Amino acid sequence: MLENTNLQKQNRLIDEYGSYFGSIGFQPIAGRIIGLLSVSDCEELSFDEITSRLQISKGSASVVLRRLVAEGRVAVVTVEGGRRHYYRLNQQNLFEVLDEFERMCDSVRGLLNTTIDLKADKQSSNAKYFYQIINTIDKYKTKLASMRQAVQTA
Amino acid sequence: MLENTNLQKQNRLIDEYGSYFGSIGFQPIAGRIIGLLSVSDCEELSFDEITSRLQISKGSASVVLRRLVAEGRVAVVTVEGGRRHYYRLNQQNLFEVLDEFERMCDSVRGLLNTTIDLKADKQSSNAKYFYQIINTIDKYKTKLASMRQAVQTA
DNA sequence: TAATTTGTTCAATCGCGATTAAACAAATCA
DNA sequence: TGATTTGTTTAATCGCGATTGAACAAATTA
Repeated sequence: MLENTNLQKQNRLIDEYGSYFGSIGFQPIAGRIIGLLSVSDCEELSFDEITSRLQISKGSASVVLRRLVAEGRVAVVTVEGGRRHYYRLNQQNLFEVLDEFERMCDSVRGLLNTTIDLKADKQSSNAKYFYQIINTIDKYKTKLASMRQAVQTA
Repeated sequence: MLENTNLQKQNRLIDEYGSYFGSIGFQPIAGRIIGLLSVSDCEELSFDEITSRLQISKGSASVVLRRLVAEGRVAVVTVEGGRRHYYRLNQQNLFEVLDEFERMCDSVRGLLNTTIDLKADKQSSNAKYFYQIINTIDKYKTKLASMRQAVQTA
């Protein structure tokens, strides 16, 4: 029988965070930590609460948390007088997913551009196709820039 | 001394294709095959030309090519009377990168939505932040749909 | 028919990042 | 001071997809 306590729902969701972040190049544990900090009703968790809830080693947690803090995704809160560290989700840039998209576009554009450069025949079928894609990407980038502003001020 | 023959430039570029496609979830070999078919001045290559140019086993090539063909990224050309298969890049959907972006948006939106559902306090700092992100994503999706049409007809 | 070419299948291996375990350091407590 | 808590470091291991190798199949040629 499939249990559905709130805790179990949270755990499943945390694993989904792990999968999603895994798919975009993070360590699964990094994704699960972000998931835990997102899902948890308590928004500041101690190192110990994180390792025990996620069942991960202190070593993993230490390394991954340092990285997340360095990237600005997670903030450390050192409570007055205590030696224990608390971690919370950093509420950052809402356009992160858009930034990621633009980076992808730039990568593709760069590859195609270099590819055409190396082509003996710039009128070949593939070369023409690549020109079209570059063109499309450029139009999107222009539009995205204005969209970004529009959404920001709306 | 760093050589820079055209062949070497092509090979480096092919490896970049491998890295890029690797970063978006493909096998590196799949990316290198796409790279070779993109970069090569000859736009139709035989199975044998692919394995020998990329220095990969026939097994890898067979499996990866089958997948690429199934996904519609590569087309098989069977030359009249010959038993040999030729492969060429399929010129498909120019909006592929955009589709990928929308899928990412949907994943994030889904995660955040479920996260809010599970929150005891929907007015918590994180919950409010998540609402904002969902809102931003929704605005983008609307705009992207019209942009897509605009670019398509332009 | 036998020999050759062309590709497929799949068990085994390889590579490499993710993860752990255990020793270690630093701060706090008693 | 010695004992405890809190984390850090890093060498080893683990897991798992990517890749290979070799046997196998199917079509072709001689």
